[in-house]
Amino acid sequence: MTRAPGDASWSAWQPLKGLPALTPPVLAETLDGGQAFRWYRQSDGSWQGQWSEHAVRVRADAAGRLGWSAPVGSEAGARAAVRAYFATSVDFVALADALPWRSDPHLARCRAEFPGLRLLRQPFGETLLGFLCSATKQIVQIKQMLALLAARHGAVTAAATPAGEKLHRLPTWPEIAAIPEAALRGCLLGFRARYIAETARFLAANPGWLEATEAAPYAAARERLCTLPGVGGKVADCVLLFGAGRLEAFPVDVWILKTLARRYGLEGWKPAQLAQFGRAHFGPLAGLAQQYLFAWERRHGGR
DNA sequence: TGACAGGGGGTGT
DNA sequence: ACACCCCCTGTC
Repeated sequence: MTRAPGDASWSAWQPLKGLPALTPPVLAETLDGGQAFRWYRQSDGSWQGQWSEHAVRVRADAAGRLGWSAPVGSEAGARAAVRAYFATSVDFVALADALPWRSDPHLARCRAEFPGLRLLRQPFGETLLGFLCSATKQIVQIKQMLALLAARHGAVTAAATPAGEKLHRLPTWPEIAAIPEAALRGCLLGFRARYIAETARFLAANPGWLEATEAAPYAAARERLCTLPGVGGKVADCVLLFGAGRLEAFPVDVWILKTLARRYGLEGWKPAQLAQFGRAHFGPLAGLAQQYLFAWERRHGGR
């Protein structure tokens, strides 16, 4: 049994079956490109990430085949959790092929540049928390907020490594409801602290609301999310796309706004109009198209 | 090494 | 259209 390099408390690498080969840049874009905010690149080139009570390392070998490792003792639970998180039962290569790239030259080159790009299936509540933090913040800052929330207010997970490193999960919504708003502000949340505190109080007063929202049809779920303080159409679509597998969700942020204006001749369109355009032009998998456009714009930035 | 200005993947009024 | 917050980044 070979151990993960550099840390004897992590399990041997195990193949992550069901995924296509991914290049390191596509893996990086998937894990750290704005869908999720709790993945960190390790010195050995692997990625360490957390969700719910799980902590996992992921890497691609020279051929692009993915492997995962978990703290020793947590492998049994991690195996199913990894499969669910990476949505291994969903064939994103086939879905990308079903996008209208044959009649859309820009989408065609986005698809060609990020082969195998995937959408993650993150825990719904944690995804909501992450995107409540996202307003006018870049990825690095969102990651910092969530890291502080976890370190100060999240339970130590059973997956904590005996090597000295304590791993904290994010606080749950009931736990957040008990945190004074001032303490939230101490986690660099700024004006987002009030949104998060109020959302936590609302969820505490409405048991089952989050679960019902996750299970509702797309349009109804989006409307429900938009009733939460700090959640507009963009955040709602991110939560549904990255935290509920709703591939018809089409988040319109300033990057997508610029892309659609510049590459699709839609200057002057408002975000709500563009969201409608996206769903009409890209179809029921619009969210996957959005992820490709987004990845392209991040890499090429307006050139 | 430190100070400073500019800007930031959005929402609510 | 502008406030909300305040950290990060680049630059001098």
